[in-house]
Amino acid sequence: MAADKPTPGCCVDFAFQRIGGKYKGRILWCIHESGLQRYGQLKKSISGITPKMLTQTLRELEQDKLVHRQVYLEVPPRVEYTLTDSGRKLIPFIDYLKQWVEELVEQDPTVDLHG
Amino acid sequence: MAADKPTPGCCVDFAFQRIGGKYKGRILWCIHESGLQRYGQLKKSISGITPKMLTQTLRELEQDKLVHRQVYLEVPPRVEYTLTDSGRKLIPFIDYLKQWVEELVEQDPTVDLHG
DNA sequence: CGGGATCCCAGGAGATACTG
DNA sequence: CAGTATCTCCTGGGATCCCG
Repeated sequence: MAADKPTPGCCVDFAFQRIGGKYKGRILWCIHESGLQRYGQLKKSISGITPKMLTQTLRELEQDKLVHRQVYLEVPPRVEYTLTDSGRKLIPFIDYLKQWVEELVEQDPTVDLHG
Repeated sequence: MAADKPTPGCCVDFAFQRIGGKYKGRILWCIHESGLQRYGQLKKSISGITPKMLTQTLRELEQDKLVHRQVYLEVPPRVEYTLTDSGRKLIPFIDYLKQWVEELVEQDPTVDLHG
């Protein structure tokens, strides 16, 4: 038990660096929930995302070991993205966030989700 | 029962807009956990934040009704920030995130929290 | 199909100085 | 003590075109 515990603020900061990007939450959620795991499907279901951003964000998620990238050597090429164990552990928390927003909307239907 | 349910992706996106800022998580956590509610105390305990960013972020949190700002008309001036009900509901989730990072560090002590 | 390369810009964030 | 006001810089992210 060598390691001294990191400070809470530090952890919160770190967590947001990992999942705070513009699309990271949505991508993780999308891979998990809809079972859409292929690049093209993700692109279609995440409205507004450009191929560059999708690729770039997936690469970051892969480096951070939240997402696993499986390439199948076929023609036409096929690539599938799945959550790692670590990534899967984030799902309950994204789910919590989602419920939080749904509550907000119920209590005040005037909130603009796209503002 | 008029409102149709917003899409999940939409909610996740919205949630991250509200809490995804560079310091929002840390500020919420700090107000909650350490009981540090005054501007100067927050500034001291959130390392690296500038007065501009602290003020600006607190204002956004106030507008989004996650934080309540109480001004006391005294000399010297005193202002206290507290979590609203809505803001308080985010604490479990930030806590969850914090634990997620602590687990990461335990499993791989080489991760650089400040990278 | 699943990307990569390049160019470009708004606005997020820092540094510094000042104020009621 | 609790902020404001500028000024500036950097980079996250968009648009567009191209590739194996």
